[in-house]
Amino acid sequence: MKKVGRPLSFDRDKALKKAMLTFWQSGYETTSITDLTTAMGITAPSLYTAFGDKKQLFLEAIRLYVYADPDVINQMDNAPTAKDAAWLLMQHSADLFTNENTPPGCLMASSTASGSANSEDVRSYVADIRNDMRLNLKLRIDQDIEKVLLPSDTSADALADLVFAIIQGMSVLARDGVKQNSLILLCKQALKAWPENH
Amino acid sequence: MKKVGRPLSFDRDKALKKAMLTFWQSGYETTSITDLTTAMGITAPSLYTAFGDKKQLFLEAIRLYVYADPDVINQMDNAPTAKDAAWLLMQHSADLFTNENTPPGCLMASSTASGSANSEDVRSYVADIRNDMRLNLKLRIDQDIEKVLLPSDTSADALADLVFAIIQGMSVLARDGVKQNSLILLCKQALKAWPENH
DNA sequence: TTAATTCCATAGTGACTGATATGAAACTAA
DNA sequence: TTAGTTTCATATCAGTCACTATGGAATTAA
Repeated sequence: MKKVGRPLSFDRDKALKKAMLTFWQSGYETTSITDLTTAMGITAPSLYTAFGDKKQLFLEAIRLYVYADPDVINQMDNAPTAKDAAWLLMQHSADLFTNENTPPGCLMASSTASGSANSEDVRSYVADIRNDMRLNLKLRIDQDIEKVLLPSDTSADALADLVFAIIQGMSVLARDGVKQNSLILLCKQALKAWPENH
Repeated sequence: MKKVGRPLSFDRDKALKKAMLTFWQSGYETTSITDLTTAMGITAPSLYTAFGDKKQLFLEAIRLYVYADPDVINQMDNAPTAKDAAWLLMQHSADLFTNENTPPGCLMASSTASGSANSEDVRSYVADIRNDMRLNLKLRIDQDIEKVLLPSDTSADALADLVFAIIQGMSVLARDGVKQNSLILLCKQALKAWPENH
């Protein structure tokens, strides 16, 4: 069952990926439609018919970014302890933020770190995703406390906050030129703050 | 000795502070000249005569931000150990990023987290300041290792990187709505990763 | 008072912003 | 073939961007 009308002359998925990389490099508001159409290899009207507008295109790029690596999500879900899950997430972030095939740092951390009042809704959309992920890790830590895998006086909130601060901070360091192995060492050092049962 | 010509009709320092707060809230490229003139209470030609252009005004705002708190710099210089200095810096950052009288987060971390190619020089100016501060902490840790205040196998780089990742990351968390006491707990948790001599 | 200097207010500059109107081109359905 | 539908290429929209030309206003120096 083909759709009626003239077919798209470009690969929508590939164009979306190019848009994601452009936002990743240059930010949400600081990426222009011309930047996007150039990178995507299409004209402005094609962009608007295929993706709605700049905001919807960005949100779609964010979703592509978040769900790009189902393996990592799976591994985290199957990790035996919250510490293992946190380590997987930090290590994955260190790799991702310094990957040669993508811009340095984290798309979510960089692209909406600041902006005018016009893009407050976009900023809070991204913030909600981060807060959800942070809450998930916190609940995961709570489970380990219940299972007595962690001391009863463990502060799940402080631990989850710490992990996410480190991840977001690594994005800045990666943009400042810090290399992958340095970020991995940073993560290993950080894990020494993880409480142990004695 | 008064300067010849018509005098300035506004307080240059107060106007600069207003500009700093506006950049802090909205970012470098995503703050318009109109945003600035409105906040500063002056007209565009006055801004350009007094500060040069947008880029110079921003750099001046960054310097005001960095050197605003000489007390903290002094306390850090006089701290007995690198750990104390790191703690002072982290605690000060947690306070600053959640101060009710200023926008949330860190001006340096937020305002140039991303941007178009046109502002690459501004981004790297800020990155250089961060890298200098990180190197300073690293050297401070090296001194403690020499004085045998820290184990000989301490990784000064990993420790300094960790502290700065946490600080930059706290800026994102503060923007996401995390409160001051949570950030302080986060810092305390992080310090447990600091090596001890036994 | 006059000249020189500097700043302010108004009103704009060209270039770029996100987004679209228009009509031709390419496809499906009847 | 014809009608209906969707996309494409061109050209362009009003609005905003950083920035400034112009002339009057306010000051110091001579």
